[in-house]
Amino acid sequence: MGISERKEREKERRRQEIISAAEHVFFRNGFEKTTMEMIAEQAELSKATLYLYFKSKEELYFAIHLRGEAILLEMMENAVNRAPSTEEKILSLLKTIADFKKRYPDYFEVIEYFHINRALLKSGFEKIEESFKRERKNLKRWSDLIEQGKREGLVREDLDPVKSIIVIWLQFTGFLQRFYLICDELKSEFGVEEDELLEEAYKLIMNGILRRE
Amino acid sequence: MGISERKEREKERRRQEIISAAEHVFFRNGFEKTTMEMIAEQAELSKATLYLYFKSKEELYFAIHLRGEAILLEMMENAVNRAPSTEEKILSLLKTIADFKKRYPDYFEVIEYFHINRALLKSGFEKIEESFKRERKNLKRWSDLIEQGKREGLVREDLDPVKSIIVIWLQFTGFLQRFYLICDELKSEFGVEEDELLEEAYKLIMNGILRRE
Amino acid sequence: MGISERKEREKERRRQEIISAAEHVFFRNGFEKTTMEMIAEQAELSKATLYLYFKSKEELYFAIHLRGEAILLEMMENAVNRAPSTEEKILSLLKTIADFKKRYPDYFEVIEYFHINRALLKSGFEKIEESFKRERKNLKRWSDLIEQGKREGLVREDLDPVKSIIVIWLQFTGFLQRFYLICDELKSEFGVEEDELLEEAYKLIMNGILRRE
Amino acid sequence: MGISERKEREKERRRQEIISAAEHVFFRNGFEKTTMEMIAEQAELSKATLYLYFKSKEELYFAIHLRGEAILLEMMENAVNRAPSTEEKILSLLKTIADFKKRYPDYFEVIEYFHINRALLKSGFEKIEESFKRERKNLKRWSDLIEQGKREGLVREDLDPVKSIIVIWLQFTGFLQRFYLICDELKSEFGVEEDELLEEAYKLIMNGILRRE
DNA sequence: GATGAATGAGATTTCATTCAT
DNA sequence: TATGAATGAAATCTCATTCAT
Repeated sequence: MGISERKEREKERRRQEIISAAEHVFFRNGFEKTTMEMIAEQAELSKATLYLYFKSKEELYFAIHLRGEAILLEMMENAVNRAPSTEEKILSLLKTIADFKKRYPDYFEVIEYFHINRALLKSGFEKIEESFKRERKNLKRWSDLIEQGKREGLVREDLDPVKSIIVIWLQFTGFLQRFYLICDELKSEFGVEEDELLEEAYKLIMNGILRRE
Repeated sequence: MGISERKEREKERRRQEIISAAEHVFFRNGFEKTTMEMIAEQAELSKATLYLYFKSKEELYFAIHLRGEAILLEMMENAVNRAPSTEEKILSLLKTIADFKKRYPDYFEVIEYFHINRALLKSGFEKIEESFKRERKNLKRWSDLIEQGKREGLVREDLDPVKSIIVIWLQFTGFLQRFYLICDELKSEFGVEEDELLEEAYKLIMNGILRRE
Repeated sequence: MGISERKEREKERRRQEIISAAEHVFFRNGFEKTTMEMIAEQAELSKATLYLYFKSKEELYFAIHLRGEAILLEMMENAVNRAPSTEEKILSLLKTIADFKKRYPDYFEVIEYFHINRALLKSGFEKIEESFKRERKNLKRWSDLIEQGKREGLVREDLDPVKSIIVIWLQFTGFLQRFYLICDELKSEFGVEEDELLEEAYKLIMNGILRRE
Repeated sequence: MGISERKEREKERRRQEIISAAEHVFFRNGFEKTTMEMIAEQAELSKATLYLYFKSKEELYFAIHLRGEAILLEMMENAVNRAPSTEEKILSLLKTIADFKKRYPDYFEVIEYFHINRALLKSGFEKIEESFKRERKNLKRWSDLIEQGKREGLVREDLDPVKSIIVIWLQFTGFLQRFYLICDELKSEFGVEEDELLEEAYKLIMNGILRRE
């Protein structure tokens, strides 16, 4: 009983080792240019062993997605819980996404990948759907913040909680992705610092939802 | 003189034919899953001939990018010129981007591709830089609209014209891309219609920049 | 003593279970397309355990061959014993082979496999030789039937007992194998029913050996 | 005009060269154990080039089948035409098949392969069906020989031309295949020479169809 | 200018088999 | 005895790109 437990733990550890090795390679080269050969080498295992733990290259990539998703969700949960007021909750949601993108740019990219290529994923990949479901459930939860803000007289009356949170979520993640792609150029071309621009983004979004104060 | 001119014209015509054939295939299958073979077939030419006109698959894809870019820029130019007021100019800018995404989703995607994969592009690809330069130049021009809005007392005092237009541009294009990826789910999950959400997005953004109305 | 005996019995039982599981899978998919994994699953054992009982995939397949061989030999033995006259003994030999092919087409195929691929079998496979030896010994026995038939004035004088029985054996098994491969086409193309053709085959062979009656 | 013709000829020549190289390897190792790598090496071409001429390993193997089939059909045609009498035509048909098996044992085996594995062939393989159709058409033609024999009072009245020729064809090809698999053992075990056994086979088959002589 | 032919360099995935426990 | 884990060694097929004509 202790034995089978230990075995189980060890198997999970190896799984995690493989994922870590895969991250190393995927993060450097992207999905397409990474080969199972490269991952095997990094993991110091044979290619065949990889297939013992993951049915396909895609599934291995998806394991990384799950890691990233878990981190992001936890960060957002914490952020919302810690913030004292509704306004700060909403703002800290934005800041947390930005923080995630900054601290884990590669996870952010993997999550992007599955969004963008959802249509092309091999059939029989229901796990990704579960992930999207979780995302939608979270959106609903956050829409409660807008709702609450409206009740408090904080948020504009004319906003629809669900619609607006969807727009903000899509906008802001889109902004972050694009922004860091050209961050350096923006600096050299416009003299705009990273943090300044983030602040401008927070300001625009919050202005967009809050009532005249 | 007339002869070489005609030759030139014919060469350009063939180039355009190839690009059109390539569009046909790329739009159906995406960059990775499209083969030069497929394009050659569509163009009724040999693969080798393709290489007479384009140095690589990527460069051919880039020619499509240029077409898309030209269309988008012209649409925006027209939109701004036609709108009578500053506020309407800004709003019509947003609506034009949305219109472009809707009418030319494939061009939109190609433009995305080059933004996202810029880092991985084979070296010796300066043309993409020129394209990005044009984009930045346009951003600067549109920042004048914000500037003008501020002068008119229309736009919030605390906004920086350049920063805010950058944010808005990145946000809104990001929103559009993501939105259409999940448009159907949003409808079935939240009962949200496409146009409603777009309107909510316009509202949020305009609210974000305009002063008390 | 009783213990080791029981152990022995249990081991043999497990061996037979494995063979049965292997049959299930091999019969469905053929030798090449069957994997040890599939057999292990069917047997509810691990792949490694399979190798405890059989040195290789081929040897496991051979165990099936032996089962088939045993059945066939017993059927023939019975047939010859039951038939009252020499002529009927010979004819029942043919009918028994046809019966075996019909009732156990999969065993027939396995036996085929080892005949056809004998040359390619991995070295160190002497058991197959023993099996072939048994086959040849049987041929000799049956040649006695021809001999006897000659003595009885039943069989043509000019036939050599050994040679003719070899020819008949090889011919008739070959006929059966080929016949059932194209049985359906024969019906639809020539309107020939299975039993009619078998009867024609018996007639031709018996005509070939019997004297004018 | 002459140019494109020459090109065509050269392409066909190369195709034939590839087939010849493939024969070399397939004949040594059989279908399964032959790899495209091996054939490429033998042909002094790259693997990719092989796929320029043949869609798959199977199709390349099938090209060999076609060669063998053509040879066999021509040999049989000649044999029947040359033989002066009906009886000799029938006998020479048998002798020709035996001759083919002896001179081209590898082609014989390839033809076998496609008969045996017909069911497993990848879909979209209609060419093999055409080949089988040709075979059935030939059977019909040869059944005319039996018919003619009956008219001449040469062949037994109770035989059905079509059925009997089918039986003879299936029997005799089956006999040849099996016989050469164990030819050596037969010699050492029974002291039976190859030619003797063939003669016995001819005798048995001809006895089976001819009337009292 | 146009192309048919050729290929280098993989890519993913499979599987019989072994071995430490 | 039983097995989970690991792997070496392929195998088929693909594709962007080049080059002689």
